[in-house]
Amino acid sequence: MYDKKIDKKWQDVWEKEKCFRAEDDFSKKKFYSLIEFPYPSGAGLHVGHVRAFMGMDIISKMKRMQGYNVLFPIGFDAFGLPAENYAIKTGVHPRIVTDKNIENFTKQMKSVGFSFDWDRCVDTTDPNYYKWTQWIFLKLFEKGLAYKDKTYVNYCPSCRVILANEESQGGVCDRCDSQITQMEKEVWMLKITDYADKLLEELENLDFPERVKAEQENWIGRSEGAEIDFKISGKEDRIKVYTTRPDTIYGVTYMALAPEHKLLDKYQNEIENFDEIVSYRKEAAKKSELERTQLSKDKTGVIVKGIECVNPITNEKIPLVVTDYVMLGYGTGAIMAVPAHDSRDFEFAKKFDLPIKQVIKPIEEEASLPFLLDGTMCNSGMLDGLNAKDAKKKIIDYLEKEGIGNKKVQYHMKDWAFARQRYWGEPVPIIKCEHCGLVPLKEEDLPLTLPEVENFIPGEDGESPLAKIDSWVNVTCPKCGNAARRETDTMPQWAGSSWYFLRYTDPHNNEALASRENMEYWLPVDQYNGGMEHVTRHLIYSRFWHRFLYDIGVVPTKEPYAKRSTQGLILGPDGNKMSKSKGNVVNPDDIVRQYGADTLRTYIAFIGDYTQSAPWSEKGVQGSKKFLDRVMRICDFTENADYEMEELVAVLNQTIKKTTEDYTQMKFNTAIAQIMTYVNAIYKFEKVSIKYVKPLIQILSPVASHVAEEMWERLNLPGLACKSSWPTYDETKLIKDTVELAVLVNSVVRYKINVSSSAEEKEIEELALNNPKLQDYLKGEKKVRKVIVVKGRMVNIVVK
RNA sequence: GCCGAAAUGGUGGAAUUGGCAGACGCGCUGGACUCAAAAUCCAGUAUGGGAAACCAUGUGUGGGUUCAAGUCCCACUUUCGGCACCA
Repeated sequence: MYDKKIDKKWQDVWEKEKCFRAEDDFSKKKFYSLIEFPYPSGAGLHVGHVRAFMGMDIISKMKRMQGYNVLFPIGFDAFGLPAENYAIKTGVHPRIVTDKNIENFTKQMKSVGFSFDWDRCVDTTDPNYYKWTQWIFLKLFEKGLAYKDKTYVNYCPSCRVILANEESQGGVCDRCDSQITQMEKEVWMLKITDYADKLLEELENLDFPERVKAEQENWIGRSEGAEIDFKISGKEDRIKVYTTRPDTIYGVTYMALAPEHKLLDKYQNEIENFDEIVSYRKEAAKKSELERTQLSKDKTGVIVKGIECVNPITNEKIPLVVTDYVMLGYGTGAIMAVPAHDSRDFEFAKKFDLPIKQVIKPIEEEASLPFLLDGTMCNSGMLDGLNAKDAKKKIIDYLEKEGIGNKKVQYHMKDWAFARQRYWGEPVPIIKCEHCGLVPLKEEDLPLTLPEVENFIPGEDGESPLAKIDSWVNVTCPKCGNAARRETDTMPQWAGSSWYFLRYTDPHNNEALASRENMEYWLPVDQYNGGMEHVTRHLIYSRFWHRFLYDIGVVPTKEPYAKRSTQGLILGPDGNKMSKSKGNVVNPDDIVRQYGADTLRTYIAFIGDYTQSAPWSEKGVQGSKKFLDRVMRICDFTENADYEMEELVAVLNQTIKKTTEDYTQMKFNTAIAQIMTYVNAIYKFEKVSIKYVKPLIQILSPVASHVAEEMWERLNLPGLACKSSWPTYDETKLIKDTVELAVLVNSVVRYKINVSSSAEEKEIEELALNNPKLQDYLKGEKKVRKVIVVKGRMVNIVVK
């Protein structure tokens, strides 16, 4: 029987023996396993965490037994809103809450038996850690990649905080699900768009799942097109538009501006219906992002009176309109509208009775379809007769030659709004001086630590609680010595997690974020496992920071992670996503307490395809317990004597092979199924030689680690199972001497034959054909027409 | 609308990448042990027909390629993720 009491016993032994410590011994072959470090929430460890960590835990444990120097670190991503919101409610300092939660998480993770190297534990809220987060920020600032800009930002009125694009997907706040609004504010931005191409290019060379790559590509959203200047009739000003289809320029029948477009204000005296535009603006601003982008299929807008635009190619005069289907935040906030070949422009033109001019016709003379995107250019002057692709090239050349436009690459991804108006985050190490502008702190003055505060409530207009602490805010300018103020915004939670994997390589270094030698040895991360939900945030942010650090010579590799894997969700027993409100949350503590850590571990590994979601099943948990009991009971009939057991040879070798391969590929469910098959095979005997039990314990030990150690000890095997060498298999002993082959007649299984596993095709064919049962299928005129032999699999006899 | 993943017994899920569909687990049925129960061990369990040998059908739907299709091709349906007036 597997008694859960053995859990603690072996956890203590592993800790005492330092079994899981990574050594900075550069002569050894290394393996760097990484999991996404948790946010230490008050809710504690979730079964989802267990599944996420189990994957790399199993691989790490196997790799150690295979002789690798494994770095499998753990830490806490501990800055963030929940602790702060709790502080606002209760007045308890986030530091105290965070420490308490970290302690609880630590206890929980240890109780599951993860093989983390606790000596390298990091905490993003530790000044010795965030010193280096601030240091990286200063480097970004120095290179012009951190800048302050007045733009429209996503604002959550409920959290009173500005959010990055990545945190406000779908127009709702990531944290509280409130509708976000657009607010014009001066905030810190990181120029991630400068790295869009680099992030995109390197993606090809990485071992990431296809869907992860696809989502990142999608998010970066690169498009190639042109910027074109349209004249305003009788004025010097030009309206710059971005289009991916400059080839359709002859089809432009109007221009459209985003409601917030600044040019409208400049010409307000000339615009006859400016009051109409003002009220339209108000209406547009009232709409939430959701309403504006998702609900309103109906086009709205105002046709500007008093101003006309000119198509720079045809010199035709065309009307100017204001409409909210044009976004200020993308491209130039202005478009050239081609209703014949764009569905949105078409809808607007229909509604406002604007002309529609076809410039592409189908290659074959069929009925022309609306919004034709490829075909032969027509009504297009110099482009007539060309296909769309050539036309695009030709018109861009022409625009560039004439100085009215240029080729342009545009990204969907926007710069990263890098500021939160909160207390519990890394202070931005910048001083705002009236004379000198934004002055960075000197490196030796880092870390800039958080001051003590009593009131954590943020200000009304998105101002950080730090702004109220005069003693901290008021400083002298390091450059000119005059009175100046500190930046009071803090960094977003994504800051600390953007480089933590570097710190793990050298977590106690006071001179640098990590030493060059340690990074050169440990990087890149060999495998990084995490959730799909971080693909467009953390995974992009950290790749960006890492690449930046590479470009300035701080880190030795272009990319941080050689391989990325993802785990599926564990759903509640009802098949729904686990949530407090649904009351279907399973707490890993309860399972560990009731059934033991290895039952939880084995069940989670066995639950299904690692990358797919799977529902929780209490019965399944009990099944895993039953299996572990059955495994342990093998000790009762194991004999401490080496002898051969012919019946077990093939299945043992297959099992070693399959588990080794399956663990590596994270196919834990099939690995365990194979181990079960082997255990069932052992149970066919009344006695079993230790020779056939020892490798079973070893291959089981990455999953049921406590059970493995207990059996190892009980069978008097030397040392510890986790420190033994991974078993190898004999390629020649994978199959039995004789195998049963299915014989198919016209592709239907009819009978079986036993053949020697070394038999040649000819021999197999003869055996199959000589079997008397074949005669049943050769009645009448029927004859054997063809025989297909697949060695080791089957024989198919075609009869007609 | 665009991109991606998926659909297999009562159930969770396997299937060496085109080669005996349903491994392994759960559940269920029967047997052994027991005064009895639990636990354990052994056997059976896709569906229909049949006493059985066996026969037929069967991997969301409809076509196709092939000696052979869950797997490949074409056209759909449904579900789940991601993006979305992106010009």
